[in-house]
Amino acid sequence: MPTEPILRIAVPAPLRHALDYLPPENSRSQQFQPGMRAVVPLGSRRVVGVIMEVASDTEFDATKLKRVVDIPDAEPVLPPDILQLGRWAAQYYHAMLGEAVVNTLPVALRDGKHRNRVAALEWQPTSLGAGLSGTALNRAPQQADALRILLARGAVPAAECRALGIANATLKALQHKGLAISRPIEDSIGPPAVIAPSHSPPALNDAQAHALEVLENGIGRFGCVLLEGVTGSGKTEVYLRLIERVLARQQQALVLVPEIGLTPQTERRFAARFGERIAVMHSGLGDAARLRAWEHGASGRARVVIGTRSALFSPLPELGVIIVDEEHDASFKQQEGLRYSARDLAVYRARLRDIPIVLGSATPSPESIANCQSGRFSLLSLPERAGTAKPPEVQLLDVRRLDLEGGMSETLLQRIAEELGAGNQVLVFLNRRGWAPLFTCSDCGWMASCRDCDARLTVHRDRELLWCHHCDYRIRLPTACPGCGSASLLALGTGTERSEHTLQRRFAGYAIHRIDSGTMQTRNAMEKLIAEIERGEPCILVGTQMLAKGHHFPGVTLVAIVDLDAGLFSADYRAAERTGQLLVQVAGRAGRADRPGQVIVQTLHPTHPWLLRLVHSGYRAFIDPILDARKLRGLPPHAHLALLRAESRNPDDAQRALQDLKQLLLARHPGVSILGPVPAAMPRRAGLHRVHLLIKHHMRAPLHAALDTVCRSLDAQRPPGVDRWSIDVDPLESA
DNA sequence: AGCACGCCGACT
DNA sequence: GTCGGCGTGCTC
Repeated sequence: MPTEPILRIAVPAPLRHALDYLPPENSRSQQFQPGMRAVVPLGSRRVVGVIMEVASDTEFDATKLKRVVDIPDAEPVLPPDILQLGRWAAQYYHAMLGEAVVNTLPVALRDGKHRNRVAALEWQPTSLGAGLSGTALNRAPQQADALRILLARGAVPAAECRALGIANATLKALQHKGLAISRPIEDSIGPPAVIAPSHSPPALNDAQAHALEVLENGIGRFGCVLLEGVTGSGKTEVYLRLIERVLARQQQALVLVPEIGLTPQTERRFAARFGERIAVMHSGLGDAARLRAWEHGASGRARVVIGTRSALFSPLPELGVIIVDEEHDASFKQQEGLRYSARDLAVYRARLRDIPIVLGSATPSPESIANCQSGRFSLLSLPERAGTAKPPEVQLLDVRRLDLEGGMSETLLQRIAEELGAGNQVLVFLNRRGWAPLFTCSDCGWMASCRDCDARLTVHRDRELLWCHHCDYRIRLPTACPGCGSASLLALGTGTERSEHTLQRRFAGYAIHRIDSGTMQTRNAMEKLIAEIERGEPCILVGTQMLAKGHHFPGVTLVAIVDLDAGLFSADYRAAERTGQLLVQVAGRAGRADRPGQVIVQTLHPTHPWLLRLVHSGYRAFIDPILDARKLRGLPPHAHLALLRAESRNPDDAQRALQDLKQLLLARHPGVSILGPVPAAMPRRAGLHRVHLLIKHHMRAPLHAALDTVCRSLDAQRPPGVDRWSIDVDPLESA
């Protein structure tokens, strides 16, 4: 009597390993494959897990194994590369296996219901297979026979292939060589070929053509290219051409974009090129829409998947290239749960699949630049703006001793007036929403603070509120000081709302559009406004970094950066690069069309060394010394960091827990350096006291060994009083 | 994460 | 005498 197989299943519970189960009752004839879902008993409830492995024995007490209740899938829903991606992510980020694997499923598949049966497959020869010379498969007669049959018939259902005695392995081998392809029968209407562009694409300049040539030569094997191109240099056109080539090989493309970078404009541009064969995935999709997009990619119907962070986990059976646009963007790092970097995991996935990956940015991250210098990535540059557009001219405007109105100097306001008078559009950038960041009493010095955070409340005059931007606590705007009863209350500083107010008074005849998360609540609102702006009437856009990403404003000739100074003196070692990136990205919104653009940066520190370097010598000259400083200080990418966070209601509990862990690590891992425990940058948030412990080593392996110790300790004994804790590998935040 | 088991206060 | 508070601990 043959023994039953053991199914190792990742379950949605905080467990670091899969659990072993027996197959369902009466499932003799059923095939079990990794990647299939399984409804299993877990404790007293039923959950949906994913089969990770079909094994022949168990280390667990075999007599106590429970049985799988149901296998709702006839075929795996997750392919091997996604399973491996989840497994690897769980390990690398020291997270729970179930969280990493089960969460890659769209929510609509986490209920264990039987889905409409996956459509039957049929096999087709590819154009490559059709054009193959007669002797090419001499050493693989089985494959040659199979290919002949496919060519004779055009398309053969998988069931019929089996009947004809063609082994599945033979077909898979043909697929691997790019000679044949399988697809759902219902979808075989229309070939998966490239849709002819509806209009002729723009001609490439020399740099673009060269980049494309290099990228094309990289198709078909792993390689990571950093594509550094100033804003407007035509990165997207290079992506589009590369994708066309990949699609022509019957492969799929995955494009990852930042959270706010996935704009209707971007979507339209891809749709214009690839027609209906794109699927878009972003956080705004409902469960049903997300499932549809996911299935389009998984079935091969969609040839190009464009999405934010989580789209990285889309199954794509014929994936041929990954593109990560704006690779420096912080939104690629998930900040809760499985704290993964979609950019870094994308590189891993590309290596798994042996396909090329392109990281694109006008302002590459120091990490990626360092990877180019060490030879792990290769670098391609697009130094010039495509077409006739000239780069914007950046000018620092010293506002010391000047009166500011709504944050803006008279000089700046006059420049705005000139541009409007000339029929142009103006963009005013200010990275702070609300009316003012501070609300204080001029008689007693009282200042409005959040009840639950160590943060000041922001004044919002339009809604008559004091509002905490960190926890959502809000109260009515007081008319008298809660401390002394005085009416001498002052709103200090400037946010977008106040600047908008000033601009409205000053430029009454012109449209002023405020663009921040307060006014642009829906995708639709933004889209409508963009359409309005694209009409080209002179107007002013005033807003936060929402303005800095994704959107092109061809009519804007002047970009005014009202206040960047906060970023100049931050304790965070990444503040400089973030500020530099923001400046370059915002500046890139101007002068995109034939009209030259100008950027004015107001500052109280016109002699600040790296600000000067950035403005006069450009981003690369600015970033090189930042990398040098990182090396000197032993910071990433020359060392590797992990951040342990603990949060507790009582400040001492988190502190003590991390102090204990520190002692443990000092004893067991003398090689790692440990900083802290120190209070987080904002020590109290939403009522919890947050403490950090930073662990550092110049090698990854010893760091991960130390983190294993941390996990074992925490798994064995949860420190008392700690409400939440997390391990963040390669954190963006640090001490 | 859920959910059960477990050991101490005010209720039909 | 029970209903129920959420502290601790496990899930193949």
